Amino acid sequence: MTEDFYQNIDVNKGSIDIENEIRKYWQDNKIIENILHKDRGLKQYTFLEGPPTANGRPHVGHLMTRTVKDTVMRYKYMSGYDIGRRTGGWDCHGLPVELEAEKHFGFNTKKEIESFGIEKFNEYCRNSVFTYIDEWNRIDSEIGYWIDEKDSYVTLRNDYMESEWYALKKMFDGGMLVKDYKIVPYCPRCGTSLSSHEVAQGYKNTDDTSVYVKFRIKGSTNRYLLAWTTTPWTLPSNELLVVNKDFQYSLVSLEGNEYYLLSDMVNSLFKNPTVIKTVKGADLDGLEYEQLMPFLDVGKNALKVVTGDFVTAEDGTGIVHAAPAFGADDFDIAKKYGIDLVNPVDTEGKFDSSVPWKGKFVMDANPEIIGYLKENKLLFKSQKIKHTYPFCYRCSTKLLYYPLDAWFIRVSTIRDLLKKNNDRVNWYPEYLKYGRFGNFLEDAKDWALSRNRYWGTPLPVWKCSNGHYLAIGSRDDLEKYGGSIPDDLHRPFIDAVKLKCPECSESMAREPYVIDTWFDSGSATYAAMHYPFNKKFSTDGIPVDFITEAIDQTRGWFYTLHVIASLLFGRNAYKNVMSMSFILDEHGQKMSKSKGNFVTANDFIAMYGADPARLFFYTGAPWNSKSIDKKLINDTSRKVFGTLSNVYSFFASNANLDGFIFEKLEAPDNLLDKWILSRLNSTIENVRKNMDEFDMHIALRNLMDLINDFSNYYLRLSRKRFWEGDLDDSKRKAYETLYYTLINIIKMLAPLAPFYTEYMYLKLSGPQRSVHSEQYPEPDGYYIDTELENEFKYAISVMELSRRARQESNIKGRQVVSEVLIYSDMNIKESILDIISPELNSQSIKFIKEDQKPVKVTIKPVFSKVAPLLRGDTNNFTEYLAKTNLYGELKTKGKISYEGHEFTQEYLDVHEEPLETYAYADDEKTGISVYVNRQIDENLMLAGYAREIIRRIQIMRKDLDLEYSQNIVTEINAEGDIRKSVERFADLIKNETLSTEIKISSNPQGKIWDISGENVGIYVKPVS
RNA sequence: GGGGUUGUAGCUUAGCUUGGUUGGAGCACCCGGCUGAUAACCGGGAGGUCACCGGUUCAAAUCCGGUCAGCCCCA
Repeated sequence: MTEDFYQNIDVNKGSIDIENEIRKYWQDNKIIENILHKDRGLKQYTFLEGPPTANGRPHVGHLMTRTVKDTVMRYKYMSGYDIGRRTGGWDCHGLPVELEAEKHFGFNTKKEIESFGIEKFNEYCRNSVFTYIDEWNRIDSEIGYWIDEKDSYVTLRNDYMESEWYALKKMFDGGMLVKDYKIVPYCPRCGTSLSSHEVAQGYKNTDDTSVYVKFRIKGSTNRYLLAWTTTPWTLPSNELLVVNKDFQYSLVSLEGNEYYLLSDMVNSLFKNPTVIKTVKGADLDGLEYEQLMPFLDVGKNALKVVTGDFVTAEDGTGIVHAAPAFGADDFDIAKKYGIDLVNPVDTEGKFDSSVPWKGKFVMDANPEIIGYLKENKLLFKSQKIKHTYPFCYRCSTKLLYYPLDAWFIRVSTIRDLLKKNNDRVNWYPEYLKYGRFGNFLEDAKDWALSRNRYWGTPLPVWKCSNGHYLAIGSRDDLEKYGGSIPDDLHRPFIDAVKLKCPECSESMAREPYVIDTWFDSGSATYAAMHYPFNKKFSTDGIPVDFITEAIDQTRGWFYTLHVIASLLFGRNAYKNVMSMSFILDEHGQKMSKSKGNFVTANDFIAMYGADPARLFFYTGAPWNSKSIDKKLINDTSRKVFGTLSNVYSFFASNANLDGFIFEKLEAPDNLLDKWILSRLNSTIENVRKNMDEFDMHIALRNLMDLINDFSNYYLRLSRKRFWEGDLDDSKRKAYETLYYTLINIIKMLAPLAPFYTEYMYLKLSGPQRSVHSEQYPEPDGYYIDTELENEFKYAISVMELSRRARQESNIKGRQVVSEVLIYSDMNIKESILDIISPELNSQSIKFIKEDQKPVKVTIKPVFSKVAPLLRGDTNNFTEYLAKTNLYGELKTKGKISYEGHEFTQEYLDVHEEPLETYAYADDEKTGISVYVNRQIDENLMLAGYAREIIRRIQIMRKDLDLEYSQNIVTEINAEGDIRKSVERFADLIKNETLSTEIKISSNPQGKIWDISGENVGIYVKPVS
């Protein structure tokens, strides 16, 4: 015998073993490189990797984003696109990296960094950003994320930064990059301002002490304005009080003092208040008051009441204390009234010598300031409140709002363009488009770009002593304006480059900032390609086709990409964007390092394997969060891989026996073949549609439904065709259909589960190839027959009804019955019956019409309707109905006549009672009723026993591990009916079990079986 | 406080766009059955105030308004 063409597989082989084997296959045969670098001259589908920073370890969430990216690219590749920009990317700069370095060196202040040396500090940062790069690359390989790592873009490279310089110069020249003095969210620990999207990352609930403070009105001894604040440390810097001109304020007296506050708040702050008068906010405008703490010189326009729209009635007293140095609204209003700011706080967030709390961190000074207020009887009340407040998203220090010089991108001026470009983007899920993202664009803030830090892309702006500014847009520009080009464009080398002012020829020094690292990643569309210096790349490559990251990037990377592309090129950065939700722990809790429920990517794959993990990510929509569910992961993978392995195993063992090797699919003539090919092709159609719409989770469900039908109906009902007879035309077509369906399922599944499908593909189609360079299946309308698919649904329903009817009457499935009657509203082809008839196990199967139902029909009047008409005659009518069979008349005419009255269906209660001799089941959904004749005569009973015996012998054959074609001799020890059955059905038993001989004997080596309560000994022996 | 989103059986979920038989699966549980591919499968049982309240409608899981809870984002 020649070697088997279709190798047998171990159906119990674990995912991880399969994956290791396939990973090695890919490596040995350079499969990945070939596909990644293949230029087939097809239409491009471009992708862009959202760059992680490799100074942290990858976790489960990263596995999911990488799985989705990979699936999309594999699908598009198989669907006839070349994938553009299939490379990784690494985000290298920024505060998080500096923080790691600070921790490493034990620094707490910027002074320490500077005396240590920026060069050495940055050198450490440069290396640390790749701390875990090996682990990242390893998990990419483990999960099957096919991406070109060697060509990854890296934001710290000179080329990358040079492209950003080009962009920044363009913005500077266009007046979009400006320097401004603003109140910005500021981290006193990091010594730098934060942009709005960074601040957005750091809101936390916190407890604070809020104070109600008494501002005495000028010229009075006991009349106060009551103001409320949660930041007592800003009180020394108070310059104005703000009211809303439209609100009502009351003057209330208490214990000899009088207070102005919002009328609505009076009752919550005073018991039994005496209201002296009520005024409008506008009436308080211009009222002067005494300075609360006499430390700072606030100038002459200050210390009065003004009006402002930002005052709300939500909390506080409706009178807002304004410290212009420490609040954006406060700043704006001070500017309006021409008031200079006073700022007693240094850049480390500590008070200077102008107040008594010199050297104290402002937040820590709060209790002492409250103490001061108490001592001086300026405090009305203080209380703890819970509210949310922004913290530094990396070091968790409370942010201050602080006046700083900073460079801004004037994003607020292009809101309309941002919205217009967003109209062109396909969002998944769609609701983000005009929901969260659209709303954010609606009031896009100016982007505070500059950072007073060290490890980042240097701001390419120089300034001379006459106050002229110059932005440079390339390395060459440095020479053009009289400087030199350092080997490394980072600080401190770039700081040493002095330029010559083109306006006044004075020496120019660089503005000492680096830029927000979000500008780095947001520049990936063009900077990763070294645009415009790399002539091979043009702006035609923007927008890219597809990006996806987790939901937090909506206001992060998705936003910065969008803003920068709109500013630079006037277009959107991406055509399709998917936002994914988070993976939660097994209890539905968000994972975090602090809770200790953080699951690394590594551990997750090691536990479940890559393909099961990948399928798990598609068990629901990627944008809905999902909890790690061990059972769900295992069940999904067992259902998919386990079932397919078994189908293959069945196919391989039989095909090898018959010497079948697939060549082509011939036109099917068997109904089962037609049916499964129709199911296959309609599934292909649905899967493609769903994959195209990024509904991979629905595509997976389509596939699982098909796999289920394939295994449990197609194969189960087809088995006999593979076991019996020679490899004739019909049998070959059965093999072809089985093979064809299986390999197309494998191909469809390939983008979702790349390892397992490759494994199966190699078994099915021979070595040296890859399923991942196959064409994705296309639906062929020739095979699709929806009517047939529906008929099969009904046929399956008949099978199930038969089982149910038997069960209710205690007739085993193996017991042959004399008759099964099927009633259906639908037209089921007789030919389908042939297919399911073995399952029905009946000597005769018949379709019947309405009037052939083996039922006793009783018709009763609906008394509430009939009695009013017939009155005294009602009982006679009831009797008449009971005696006479009027069902036919009712069916044909739709009514029954009686004594001059006509009764339609609604006057009558029709009840069908199956005859005693039938077991019955129906399904209202399909309108099918099945009647199984429950009368079992001796012959049927003996035939049933024969089937029982056959099954026992088959089990014994299996236990002996016999070849399918191995002949045996069977000895049976039985009495009574069972013995009679063996005698009468000896030929049947011989045929079914490949027994050359059946002996009645009492061989003691036999196994004793219990058949319907009788002990039956059976002994089988292989013979040659 | 504002915006967004989710809420369906013990668990995972489909259905909601476009209102229309009795809200469908899977897992787990119990009972029964089938099996010469399958630790698979099939039948039955139990398990649902479709988060809650109200409205529109002949009819609401579905549309509208509100409330509550979770999550995300913003202030």
